[in-house]
Amino acid sequence: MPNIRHILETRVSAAMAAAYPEAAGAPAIVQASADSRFGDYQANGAMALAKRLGQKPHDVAGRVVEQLKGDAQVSDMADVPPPVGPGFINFRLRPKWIEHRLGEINRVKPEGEGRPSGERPGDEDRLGVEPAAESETVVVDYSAPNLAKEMHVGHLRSTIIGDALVRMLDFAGHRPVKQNHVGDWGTQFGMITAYFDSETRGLDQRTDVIASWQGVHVKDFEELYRRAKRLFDENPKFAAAAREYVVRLQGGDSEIKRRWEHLKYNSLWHCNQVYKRLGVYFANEDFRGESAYNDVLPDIVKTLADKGMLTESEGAQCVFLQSEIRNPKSEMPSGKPLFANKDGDPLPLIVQKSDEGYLYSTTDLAAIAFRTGCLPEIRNPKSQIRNETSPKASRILYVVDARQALHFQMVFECAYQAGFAKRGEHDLVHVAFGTMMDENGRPFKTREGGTVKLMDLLDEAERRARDLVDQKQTDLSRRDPNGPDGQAGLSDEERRDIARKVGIGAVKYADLSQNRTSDYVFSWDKMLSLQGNTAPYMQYAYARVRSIFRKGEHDEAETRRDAAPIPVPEAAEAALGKAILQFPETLDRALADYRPNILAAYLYDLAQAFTAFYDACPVLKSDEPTRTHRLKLCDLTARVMHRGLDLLGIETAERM
RNA sequence: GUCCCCAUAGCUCAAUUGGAUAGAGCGUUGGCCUCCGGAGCCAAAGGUUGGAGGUUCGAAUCCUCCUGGGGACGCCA
Repeated sequence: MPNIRHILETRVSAAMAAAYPEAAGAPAIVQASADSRFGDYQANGAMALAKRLGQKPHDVAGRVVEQLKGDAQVSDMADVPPPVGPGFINFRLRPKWIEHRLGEINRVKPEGEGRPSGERPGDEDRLGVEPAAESETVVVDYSAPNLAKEMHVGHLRSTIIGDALVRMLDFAGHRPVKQNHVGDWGTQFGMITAYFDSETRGLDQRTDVIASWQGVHVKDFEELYRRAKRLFDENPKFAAAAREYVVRLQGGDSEIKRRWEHLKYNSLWHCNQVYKRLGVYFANEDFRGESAYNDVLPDIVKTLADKGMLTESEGAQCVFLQSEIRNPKSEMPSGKPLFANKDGDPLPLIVQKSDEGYLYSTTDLAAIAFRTGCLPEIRNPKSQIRNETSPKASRILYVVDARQALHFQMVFECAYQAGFAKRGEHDLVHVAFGTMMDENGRPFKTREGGTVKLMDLLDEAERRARDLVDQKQTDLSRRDPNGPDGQAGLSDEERRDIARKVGIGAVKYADLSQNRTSDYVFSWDKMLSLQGNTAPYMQYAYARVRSIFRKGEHDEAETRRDAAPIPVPEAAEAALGKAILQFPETLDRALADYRPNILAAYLYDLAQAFTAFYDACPVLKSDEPTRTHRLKLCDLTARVMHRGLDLLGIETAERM
């Protein structure tokens, strides 16, 4: 069964069309009520419709409500009072319906029983989430570290947000295709290989440290990169040499390529260590870096040239994007520049430098062509990417820093105009996020002003979380030496595991619970606080629910077998029940704007609804059948929390 | 200079294609432990949503202007 919001949206929309045939297709605009006095859901579409029709909003809403009275599905589900205010249509869910629906989602299909198509094995506990009616292939381009450097905080947001979106898309029944577009190509590698070369090394006076190419490790590359970068900026002769190396690398020089592969191998190994700790998984085929597109870059430029989009400017090959809106008289492009530079002149998208090297614009265009499957102009039969299977995505998400907004605007526009993607068929989306700041509002750096390494950050997260866990365990054993659920205290190994889950979870949740578009203030104290919308609070709430089952010696598998209605007579029970039923529509809403914080906010509300329920309604101490009903509510709460946190990439612990 | 993003309670943040009385946490004040994990619950105070206009039955949200902050803007990614 579709989610509540979706059912009401469909039914009200149909009622509007029936009452006003000329308004077919008008949206019902159903949402959960802002104020519970008016009901559980509200439809605002009648007011918008009235405006269109030039009629009184209240009258339009009245006719729609009349129409809804004949709708058995709606009347079975909710009470629909006459419209109020300017034309709000309110819905109050019927307790019977809530209880019935809770029972339905409570039941977990046993192994072997047929599952609806779209579900995968192990996915049988859907908690009311229907697999998407139209499953889409969605490329998610995220993380994308620069392989010349160690992973640092700059990679954190993209990695965490991208991973959460992949998990959410997957559970919602889409086909996410991970793409880690690692920076394994371009000027930076020219710099490093040039720096290392005997001919150019003499340009730097500090040649002592890096003695040999063999056995060089990522940290050394980091040092190598720093020195090369400094020399690159200071010494034009070296800069010229470095650019020459890029061209040689891109041209397939075997010796340079050998060095490049060595560097790449070491770097990827390091990245995978970080990903492992973060609980972010990339299979080998998910790494498709810039270099993968190298062979087809000339074809990309050729295609642009063939379409008349290319202009040479100061020796570089540029695309000056113009509005595609045609002048009806001349049928020529309007010629209006879409982008301008600081002098007001048209702003180019440079696809080939004056030294013939390519840039990330070119690579991004090639990646789009590969991902959409629009590779008709790719001529090079030996190219790596030509021989790989395109995911043929209908959507491509770029989880990238907001500062690159202009770049993506230009690349997307260029891709559409050149036919690497088709408007209406391929949706190119920049899922932008803000900068990570310290508590003084400055970009997040070490005390010395350097970039914070991800490994160090995660170490500190776990160390701080361990202090929390130890503190809690001390408090608990002081209160009750036998443990709150009749079990002994946690072993060192258990504590370490919990500290890992809490520490990593705190770092991730702090990021995901915030609107991604704004800059984000990184604060250890806030993210590890046990109060408020934090990972430790959520994990604690979960552990607390789970402790009920241990203490009650209750086997939840037993109560998951039946779909009997779950009565919710108390106000706190009903509120919790409704919150549980809103999980599916929340996932929809979070995915509609690629905003994990919507899911996080929901989980926090759910946790609060649970504690209110738990405060007001005894569970283990109540008599049957209430005891079983309440245990089922506890179990459902735990399952939604567990699943919801999992969709955010956050682990839970049974005890903490 | 042009363009983009942002400005909400003392602080950190929410607010579902424009919806009803703008909500949480922290902090502040006051209640609740014979009660299943008090890392809790209940309540109070705290707002001209940066400012001024405009559109609308209805604006934190859309438009215009202004102020303040951040960012991007030709051969780095």
